[in-house]
Amino acid sequence: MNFQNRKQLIVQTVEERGSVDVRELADLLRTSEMTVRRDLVQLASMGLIYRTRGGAMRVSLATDKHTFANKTAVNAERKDYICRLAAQEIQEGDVIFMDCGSTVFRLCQFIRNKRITVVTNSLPVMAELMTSDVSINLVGGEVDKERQAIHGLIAEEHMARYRANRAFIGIDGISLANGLSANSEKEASTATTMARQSDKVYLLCDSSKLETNKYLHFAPLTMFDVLITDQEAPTDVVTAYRQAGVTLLNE
Amino acid sequence: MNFQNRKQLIVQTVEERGSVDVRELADLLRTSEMTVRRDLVQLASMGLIYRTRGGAMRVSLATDKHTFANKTAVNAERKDYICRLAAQEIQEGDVIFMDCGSTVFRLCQFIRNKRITVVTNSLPVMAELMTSDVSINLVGGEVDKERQAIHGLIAEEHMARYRANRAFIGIDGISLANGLSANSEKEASTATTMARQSDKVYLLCDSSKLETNKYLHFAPLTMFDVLITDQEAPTDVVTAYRQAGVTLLNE
DNA sequence: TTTGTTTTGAACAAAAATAAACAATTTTAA
DNA sequence: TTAAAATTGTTTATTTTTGTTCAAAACAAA
Repeated sequence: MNFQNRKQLIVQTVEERGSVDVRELADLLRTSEMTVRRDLVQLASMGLIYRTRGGAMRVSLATDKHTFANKTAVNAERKDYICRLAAQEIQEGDVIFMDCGSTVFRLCQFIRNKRITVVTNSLPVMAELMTSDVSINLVGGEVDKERQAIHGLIAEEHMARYRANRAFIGIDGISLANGLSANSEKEASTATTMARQSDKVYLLCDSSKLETNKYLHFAPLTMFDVLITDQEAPTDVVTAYRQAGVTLLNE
Repeated sequence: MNFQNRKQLIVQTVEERGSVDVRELADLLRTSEMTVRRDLVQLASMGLIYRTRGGAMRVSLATDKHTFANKTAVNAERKDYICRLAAQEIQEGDVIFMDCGSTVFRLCQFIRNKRITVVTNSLPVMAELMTSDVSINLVGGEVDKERQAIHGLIAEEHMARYRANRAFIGIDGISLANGLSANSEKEASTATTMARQSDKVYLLCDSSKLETNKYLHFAPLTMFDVLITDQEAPTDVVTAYRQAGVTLLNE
């Protein structure tokens, strides 16, 4: 088996599978890992594949997907439950805001095939929806590398130019006594702006965050219209919220 | 068995099997490996087969159809050469515009460790610089999924709010007679805006694009300050550009 | 931050393929 | 038939490719 033959197999495998690692290829080609590496270097320089650490992937996938998609899976089930409820609220033709929380990110998978416009400041959301039917409007401004989002003055101004049917906002903490709280000023101010520009505001908040307070209190409970949470929310808390006039959705 | 007979069998075998090695052919033809090699050299020079180390393969398999699929990698060496020159122009503390061309994208690798601010409408550029020392300002607006970039009215307005030291713009075509041309209106209008908002405008243009004209002519040669190209630009073309008053950099 | 793990690329040894040189064979043409 | 020319096979030197080992780099986790 010479380079040309291996080249064919490698490119083909990468195309089919999206990504492969060096060991797999070494097995498949019955050759050493060093040889595979040398091949990958060459193929990457030809632009036929995208070299990654430990293997290679399809060029088309390399640019966005993997760069952002590796996001937290903490409480994934609860979050998915919440997002399924949230997705049901969305109508064809809607313009919606999505902020940069990890809960809101999971909403992407449920709206892939909807004909809607998403305005977002979240890079993972943008990357995820690149390959969907959704049309995306990305908020411009300073890129916050740590949060993988756009924040700041210009971002606020950008959002202020749009009016949306709905806003979906992830929140770090909420309590009846103190209202909404966040871990950073940036997220708080993005949330406020999105809320102001939307007809209906949905708070996505898994039950572990109910009745918790974070560093910055930034808005009263009146800022939003619907609080969506999961079934594991304690009954007494749910009752208390409803009695306080909150529209709470968890089934 | 003479050459004519062997030739037939070899070509036929290669066509059927896709690829063969010297030993197989030597067995098949009941001749020595040396003779097979001599035959292969001849057949390859006639273009009937593609010679590989250890054997031969069908020409159609070796002449790669994917090679031109990935735009980023076409003329990669030239583009890197250009970008190395471009990077030398950048000073610490600069604010620079980078547009969404494939040439400009390759500038990323040369500026990773500079303390500068990049304003861009290109999602690949943004993704690439996420893990660098560069601070990024992303242009906001409608996401063009095909081009992986942000274009449109809002994007223009966003860019108009910034003033940069330099703009690096990839161009699809340039000619002394007709000036700058592009393959799409969107790219043309982004380029124009970036140029207007910068003190110094650099055009990155590999030599294969010199003296070519694309679909849309959108600006005269006066729009930019420096044209950066590679060493393979024909001497007479370089001379002509310089005589026309263009500042051309290619070494 | 430091630690531990994985991946990588350089250096060198081993193997494979090739080309060169020359001898042996076949073909060609007088 | 015979000598020159062309082709083929064998041996040997050279080049290219591959595999192994190991230190350094990159990454992830604590």
